[in-house]
Amino acid sequence: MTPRSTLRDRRRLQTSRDIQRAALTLALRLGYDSVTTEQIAAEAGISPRTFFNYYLNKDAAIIGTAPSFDDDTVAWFRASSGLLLGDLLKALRHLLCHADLDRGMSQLINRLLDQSPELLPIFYGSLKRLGDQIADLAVTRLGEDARPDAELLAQAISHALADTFRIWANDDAMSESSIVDVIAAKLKTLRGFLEQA
Amino acid sequence: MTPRSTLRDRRRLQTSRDIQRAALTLALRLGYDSVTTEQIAAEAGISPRTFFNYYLNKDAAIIGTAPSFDDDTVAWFRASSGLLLGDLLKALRHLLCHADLDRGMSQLINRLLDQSPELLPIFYGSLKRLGDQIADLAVTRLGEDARPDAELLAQAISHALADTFRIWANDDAMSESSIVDVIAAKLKTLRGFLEQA
DNA sequence: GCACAATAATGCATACTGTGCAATATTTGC
DNA sequence: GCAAATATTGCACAGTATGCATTATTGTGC
Repeated sequence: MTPRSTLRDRRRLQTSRDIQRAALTLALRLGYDSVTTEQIAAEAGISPRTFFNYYLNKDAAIIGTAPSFDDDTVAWFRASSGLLLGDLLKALRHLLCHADLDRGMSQLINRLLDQSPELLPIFYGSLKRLGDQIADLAVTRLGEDARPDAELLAQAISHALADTFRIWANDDAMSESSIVDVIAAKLKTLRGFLEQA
Repeated sequence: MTPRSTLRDRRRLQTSRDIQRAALTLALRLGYDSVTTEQIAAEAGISPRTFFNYYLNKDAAIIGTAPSFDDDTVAWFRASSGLLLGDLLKALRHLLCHADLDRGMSQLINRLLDQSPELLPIFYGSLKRLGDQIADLAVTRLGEDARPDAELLAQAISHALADTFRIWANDDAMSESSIVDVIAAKLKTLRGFLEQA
């Protein structure tokens, strides 16, 4: 996951972030629909064609590249014998800790989503991919038969994460490490609602 | 919600379904990416331009138009003093009962999603809109402050619905009315996982 | 029925998205 | 430095989606 620190890789990472930042700031200033990929490329200092070497489409540039669980975490999870939910949250903690979160970028995303709610599905599409990763993790312990249940749990966790992420982005006093704690609290609330089932 | 039965409205509904059916069958036969909006329009017997009068884009034509809660149901929900989750499920039951579900169409959608998983985000985008409706409903009882919690619950419900819908589509023996019962069972399982929180 | 208003369908022009491919430039490892 | 690997770019092109003007169809009041 952490990039081999060759120059090429560092530049690649830098360019992908330049593009995302350009896409976000332009969309905030001019409105997402009005911004063209050509403008974004110009702002990011690359050619229009190169834009599509980095992101499959305009949407993807807004969202950026989501982190994924590294092999060590997956291996640890498989081997652990703790409670499922607790271990999932621990894995999430690792993920977030290694993801070097950028609060500024997160704020831009949140502001853009406030301003252009039509982009929410794109955001939730990306969130779903994270949910799928969590579901995969859970399935390694529950077995393939339980995939639908694993997905339901994973969706709840990833949705709680999205909520919490928003809170974190807008509260400079909130530490990264408390994100998972807030997620746990939210899931507790959810459990309360489901108690009635 | 149910259309005034003027001829114009019936034709409109018919055409929108023709388009969706055309989009689904062509996508299943040729692959979603290979199918053009022009082909879909031809198959549905309308002009290419008219396609976009019915659906905002190609994606929307695949998913079709999701049902929404009618005013009566919303009013009933507001006034009811039952348990939140139970009442939400009751509202969902009304919705499904009035939605005249088309099992054949649902099967086509499920087969397409199996064949082209890259379409899943589109599907979940539409599911999110249903989730938002459920969240709105819940908020009328919990108050605006609890919206994040309401959304979390609503997402869980709508995800369970999507699961169940798939099961229902592929099982001719399963009745429409049992959909909500299966949803309730799935939420119970979720509660079990969250018990550990 | 008929005429007229409202609504829907269509054709056309046009801007933008996204891809394939070939050519050029940059980085890397030796 | 030099050759191989990789990245960037330009260009051509198919497809998406929108606005607008025109034509066709449906609904309404008489």
